[in-house]
Amino acid sequence: MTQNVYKAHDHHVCIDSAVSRARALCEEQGARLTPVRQRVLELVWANHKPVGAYDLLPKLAEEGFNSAPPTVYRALDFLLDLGLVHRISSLNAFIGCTHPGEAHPSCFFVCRECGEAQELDAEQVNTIARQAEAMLGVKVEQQMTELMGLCPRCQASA
Amino acid sequence: MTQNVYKAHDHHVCIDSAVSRARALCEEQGARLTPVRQRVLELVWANHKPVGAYDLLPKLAEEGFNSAPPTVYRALDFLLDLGLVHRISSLNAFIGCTHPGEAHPSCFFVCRECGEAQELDAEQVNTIARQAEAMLGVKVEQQMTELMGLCPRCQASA
DNA sequence: GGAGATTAGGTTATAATGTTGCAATTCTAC
DNA sequence: GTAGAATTGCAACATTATAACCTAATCTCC
Repeated sequence: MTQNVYKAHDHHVCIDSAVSRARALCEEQGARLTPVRQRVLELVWANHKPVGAYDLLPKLAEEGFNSAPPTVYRALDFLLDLGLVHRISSLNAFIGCTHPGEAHPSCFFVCRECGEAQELDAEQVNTIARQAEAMLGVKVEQQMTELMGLCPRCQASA
Repeated sequence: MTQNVYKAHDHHVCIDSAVSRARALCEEQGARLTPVRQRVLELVWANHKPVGAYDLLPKLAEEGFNSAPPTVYRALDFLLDLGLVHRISSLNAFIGCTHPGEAHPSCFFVCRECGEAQELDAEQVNTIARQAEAMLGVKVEQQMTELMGLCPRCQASA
């Protein structure tokens, strides 16, 4: 399992390591982690809940960044391209990737109560893809899986 | 495999059987397959491509149905609730379910060229869900998987 | 079969999310 | 240092989805 969101942890470590992995990855790829891009990444990592593009706008504005939709979407697209964040389609929201660098399908569990998301290892999704390729002749290029339900904490407090 | 979209077939049969299954299911559940609802279902089944809610509006208008967004969204919500259609989140679009009635995760392959979608059996998605439940203590209630790539036909013509 | 409850649909407005196009700036590599 | 590429600023707009409120149809139960 990539990392367990439900275990107590010092969240600053999450943010810091996300940023340093991003820096390294950009270095490696010859991409530029500009201030807006880095700040957007940090804001996405502010917690383990997927965040909407429009939620980021006012935060960027507060800090003197330009804040029009294209600014945020461009930063998010950049981060998506590098695999630094994933998009949770069913929520129109974005969340930090826990293991960027390695190509992998997007696979998350999202709690419908608290909204926290847990990235999952997704070997089985690859199985689905390979099976579809074998049986139907399709060629799979991208994969995403989203599970919804209740996280352990929200089950307990229900 | 539920049904192979890439095989030649008489598509009227798809539409007709979708409607009769819907009728049966509504009967069984004490739900009402009103004219708008049935027409929306037929339009969703017009082909094997996911269709946007706003694409349906003008078609309904042509036929004298009321056509404001709420009308379509209400019909789609109804069909979603009964499991007669699925929502493809990554496209903000809707597609007919090939085996309504049986509860099952939404699992599709979508061709990025032609837009056609193929529903997949998703036993592996259930495996992912059970594994997440066992390892993380989450409770999964809904599941969706979306694969993107090239269908056999579009690979051939590339 | 009629009163009250429930469900469905009509209508208007608006919210939320995402994109296009173009000009200005900054960076990079030669 | 200058050309070309990448990035950002900015304004407008496109697309998708929902809220709120009301009317009409249908069902239920006596």
